Amino acid sequence: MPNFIDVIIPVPLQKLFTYSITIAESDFLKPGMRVSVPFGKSKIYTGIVCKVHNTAPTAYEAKDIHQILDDSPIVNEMQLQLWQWISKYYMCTLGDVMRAALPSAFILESETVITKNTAKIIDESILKDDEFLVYEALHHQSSLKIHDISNILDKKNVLPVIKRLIEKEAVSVEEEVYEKYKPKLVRYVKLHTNYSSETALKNLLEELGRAHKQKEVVLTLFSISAKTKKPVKVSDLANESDASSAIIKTLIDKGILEEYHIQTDRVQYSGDENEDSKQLNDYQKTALIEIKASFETHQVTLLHGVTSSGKTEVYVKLIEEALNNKKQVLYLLPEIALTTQLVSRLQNYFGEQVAIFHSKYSSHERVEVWNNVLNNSAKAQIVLGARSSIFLPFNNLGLIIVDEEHEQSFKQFDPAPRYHARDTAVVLANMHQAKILLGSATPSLESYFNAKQNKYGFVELMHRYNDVLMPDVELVDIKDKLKKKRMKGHFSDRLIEEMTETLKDGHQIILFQNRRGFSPIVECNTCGHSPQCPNCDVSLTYHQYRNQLRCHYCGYNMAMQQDCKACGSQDLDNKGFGTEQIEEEVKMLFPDYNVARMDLDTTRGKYGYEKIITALEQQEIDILVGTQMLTKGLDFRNVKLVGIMNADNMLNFPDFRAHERSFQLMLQVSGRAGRTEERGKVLIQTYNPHHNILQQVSTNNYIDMFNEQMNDRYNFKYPPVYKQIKITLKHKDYNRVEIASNWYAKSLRQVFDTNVLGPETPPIARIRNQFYKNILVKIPKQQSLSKTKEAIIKINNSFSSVKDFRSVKVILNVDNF
DNA sequence: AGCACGCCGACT
DNA sequence: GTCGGCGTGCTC
Repeated sequence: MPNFIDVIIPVPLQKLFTYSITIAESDFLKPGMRVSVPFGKSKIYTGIVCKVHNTAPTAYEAKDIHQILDDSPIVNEMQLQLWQWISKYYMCTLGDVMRAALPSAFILESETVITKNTAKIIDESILKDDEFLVYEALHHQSSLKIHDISNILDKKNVLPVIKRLIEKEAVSVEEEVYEKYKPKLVRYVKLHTNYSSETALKNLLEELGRAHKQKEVVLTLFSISAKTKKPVKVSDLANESDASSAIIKTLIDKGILEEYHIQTDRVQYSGDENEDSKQLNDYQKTALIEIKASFETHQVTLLHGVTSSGKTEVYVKLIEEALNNKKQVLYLLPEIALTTQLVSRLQNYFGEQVAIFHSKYSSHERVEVWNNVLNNSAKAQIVLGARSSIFLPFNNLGLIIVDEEHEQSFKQFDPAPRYHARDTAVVLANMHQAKILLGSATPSLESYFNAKQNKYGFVELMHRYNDVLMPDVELVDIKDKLKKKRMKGHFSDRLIEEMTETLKDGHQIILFQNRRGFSPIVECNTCGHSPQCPNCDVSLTYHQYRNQLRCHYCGYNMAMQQDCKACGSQDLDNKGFGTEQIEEEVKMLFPDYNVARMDLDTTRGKYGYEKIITALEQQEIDILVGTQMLTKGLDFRNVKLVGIMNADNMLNFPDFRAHERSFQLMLQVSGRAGRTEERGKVLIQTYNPHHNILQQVSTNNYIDMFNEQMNDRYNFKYPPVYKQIKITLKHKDYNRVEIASNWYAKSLRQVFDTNVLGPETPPIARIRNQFYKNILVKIPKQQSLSKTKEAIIKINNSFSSVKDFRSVKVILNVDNF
């Protein structure tokens, strides 16, 4: 009977692909194993087995697989289910999910290798110049890769040259698949301790009497270890006993042999002995009891705890409990918060059981964490990770904590899958029947809404640790200050006063400058021209540290201009102000103090961020100027004053969440002030001190903010009241997107009527020479989400069958906020 | 997404 | 005359 497997291939195609396998392979292959398969004319891809079956495809003949890459599944059934869910919910292909889910080292790539055809002697005179160059090179090197050849010939399209060489039978090509991940560990085996006694051993050998090969392996193991008196490598044992790794694997699985590693992991925690977790105060205790009670009735619980209320200690208690129940724990954090104190705090409590997973780890390190989770190893009972850690192969998950739940960085925007890690974590928890706690000082409206609807449980922790007072927030009207000439650059007299006072007392200051939508651009004072990016519809931004003009969207850069390109005037001005300008001004105002800056530029590199944080902790820095990065769970004892340079540019951001975001951001930044006995101070400079959000920030009134914002969301049909899907179209030809997006929107309107917005041109209409158009579909609560998506897919399909539109790229973004 | 096939303009 | 541009179609 023919046997087949359905394979997920990491290409953005909706289908699974069916390959034929042998009977032997069908016994061995299980869903979740990797195979390498030929795909298309000449490529070999790594795929994941999704299903083993014996239904032959009708319309075509299945190809054979190329190779099996694993002894046992590296992806479990629950993950495959989760992948399916993501692919369906976020409207992307399984291949997209696979690419995001697996550490890149698991996805082997084929590379074409070119070798000289030794069987035939070639008359070199029949070769053209570039063909000869390649042929020549093969005299010195036995094989070449495509990449090498394009280097030799100094052009990118070398395939025709290779093709001609093949035709002349001068060279031959092969696809070579190579394993990217080289484990640092060497596998060793020993007899399981169960069989260390004489009698147990005798019984074992009798038991194995029939299984000759296995018995032989065990005996070989004895003889090797007797000879060398050293640990026995799996590879040595396999060679010596002439046994396949599958046999040894069977013995390990049976518990007769024990597998172990002698060398250390790449990622290793070498800290002190574990500390005991801290005693909770009464408020924390109450919160803990309430959370546990809430878990009785709700899988998801939202913890609203003000900054500095000691949420982490509560998490620690919950984690301890989950560990005692022998369950795995996933602790999700925004990427940036992973490099901070919190990590070391958890390591202090839980030591080696904590595994960390985030983007700054190398591919090899990620594979190690993956394997540790897969094997339910003691080293990965708690995974501390950024959004992609929801893809780890948990098999026994008991608790998920999503810290800083409101953070937008949990949502992936750019490549598909455009998933939200918090929402996906809820689904993941459900599959494992695990509990999930969302924690924040400023919960997202959608989570708070869900809690209010009793969809989530809800617990509050409204007292700061040690009863420290919430900081005193003062609003400074800079319009008024300007009128009265009390501004020095971007600093009001009030801010300077407070800063002087704070520094005199030996305390530290944080100045916050929101970067979003606000960059330092260069403008000619004579004609008003400012240098534009040639590929995108944006002004270039000025970067002082390299004296450069750069584009944030495509990376285009040029040297700073000396004179205006439009009129030749030399009178150029830096408009706007970023962190660099603020830093300069602070240095002028307070020349005797140490000023540092924290933004994308200064935190590049693996430890850039930590360096600044440490310097601040050690009080080497008196004043820190920074962007949003400052908000993420940092705990600085000595910071007493926080200055928000300009609240307006975040409030006026054209986005329905601008107000919610501003509130969250300002409250989070304010939370950095005065975390010990002394009450902190926050100064917010604004043109509009009567703005409701600013009033709500200054009184720390989340409920007011929530009610007011929800009102807007109801009125304007925004999430969480309505769901939404954003459809983006892009193409290099402006007219083409224009026509295509109109067609698309019209088709959508036939189904969804007034719940379709657009097409509209985004604020930045062109990026990397591609023109953009957006269409928004709003989905009322009672409308079926899956039906909506089906309808959109149908429209999308008829869209791409119009041949003029085929080259227009369509991006579907579900929950695009 | 890649990648090959196929059909039209600018060069040796 | 060829090289190489990118429109079109397919991948088990």
